[in-house]
Amino acid sequence: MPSGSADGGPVLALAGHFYRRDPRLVAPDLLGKVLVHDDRAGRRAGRIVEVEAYCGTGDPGSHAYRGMTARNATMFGPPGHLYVYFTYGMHWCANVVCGEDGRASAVLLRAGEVVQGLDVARARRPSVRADRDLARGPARLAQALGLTGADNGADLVRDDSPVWLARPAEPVAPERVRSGPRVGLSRAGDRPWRFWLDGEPTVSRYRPHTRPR
DNA sequence: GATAGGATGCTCT
DNA sequence: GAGCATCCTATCC
Repeated sequence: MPSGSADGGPVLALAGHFYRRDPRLVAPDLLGKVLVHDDRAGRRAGRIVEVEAYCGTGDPGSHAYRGMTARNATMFGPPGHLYVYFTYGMHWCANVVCGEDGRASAVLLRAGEVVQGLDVARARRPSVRADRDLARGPARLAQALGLTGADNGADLVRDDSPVWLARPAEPVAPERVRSGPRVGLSRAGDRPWRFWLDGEPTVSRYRPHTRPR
């Protein structure tokens, strides 16, 4: 079992059954958890404060809506893996695959607070002035933690995985979890499957989909 | 504080 | 060729 200390307290990696549930149940449970990534630059960790659920082939907003392709194949695999995709010609975004094997459900990690490896995260995002903005947004979170296409398919449960999710010492108070419409979708953006922790300065600012010119 | 517009290239039709 | 689960900068309050 991967172990380590992201915030000074003890942490435990989440087991496989955590992910084998409906993404709308997994998503709020991911809030407050700590995503840990080890690579050559060292260990970086982010405390998740904002997520979105994507419900597989039945969800018009999901990459899986039109069936399996080379890009989204990871989502159709077993839960507990990382689905990382490239978008807008320059950004990586990270999801956690969940639900039953083959259902293509996932939870997008939209924002977090960097709690370990701050120096490396700052170096990777030199244009950012405030630490709170280091991982405030899905592409920012991936960049701050060093997640790219090379991490697509990573197993979050295996003992020797460089990427995993940890349970922090302090659980999240359930009354702090809020939900609302998803961000940036041209379709099905109105479903209230975005979840965040109320009062966190690192939650991204809500912006509805802006139509292309 | 808010908003508008451009960047940039992969993916799928 | 169109669209994209976004971000940054400039500009205007």
